[in-house]
Amino acid sequence: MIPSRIIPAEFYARDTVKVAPGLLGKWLVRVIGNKKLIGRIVEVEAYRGRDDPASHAFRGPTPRNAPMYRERGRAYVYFTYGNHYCLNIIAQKPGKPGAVLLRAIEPVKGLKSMRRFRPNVSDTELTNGPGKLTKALAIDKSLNEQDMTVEGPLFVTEPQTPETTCEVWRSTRIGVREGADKRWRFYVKGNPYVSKGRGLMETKLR
DNA sequence: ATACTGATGGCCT
DNA sequence: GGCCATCAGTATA
Repeated sequence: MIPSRIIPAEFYARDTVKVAPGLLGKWLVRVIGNKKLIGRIVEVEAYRGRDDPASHAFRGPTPRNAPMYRERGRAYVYFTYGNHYCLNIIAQKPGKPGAVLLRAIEPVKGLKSMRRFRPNVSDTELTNGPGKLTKALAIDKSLNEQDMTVEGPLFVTEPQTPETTCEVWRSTRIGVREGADKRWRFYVKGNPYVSKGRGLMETKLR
């Protein structure tokens, strides 16, 4: 077995806005029984704290956002719009709340399982949105606060196949009212699995 | 292509 | 009671 190179907690212990684009291209790994579902992260958004009116942590700690104040590299899974779960990874300098929302992944492994969890949609619709990818990977509140820096049901690794060169672009975040000026959405330009919503002020980052 | 709408329920003021 | 870090469907062009 190839040794898995899991992204360590130190990676996440930096400014959320710096960590977010760094997660693009990494592999999100979901282990269910003896099955491994893997997706390449292609779209993310950064959410910070007191300085970010779009963040759940904007008004300070509450029962729901408690994970945002916990150890870097843990999962923050919340339920929204009465239907969907969203997956975040806690990321910020020590002592401050912050998280990176995973908005889209490109399926790498475990396609059959993903199709089963999300029936009646085409493959490109499988994981191209925050609520879609959690459903395709069977991620719900039971994984809230899961440590994603160790081997377990949910973690992030370096890709084990060579990275095809890609452009990273940035824009405003999707679906937020407040904080609409901040360009804290990052995505792999042209990747077919990026969500359909369009942010404003799209420019090339690298 | 864009625009809107209903579903659905927990969280916060 | 209002508000969502959404999605799938429908309508209109």
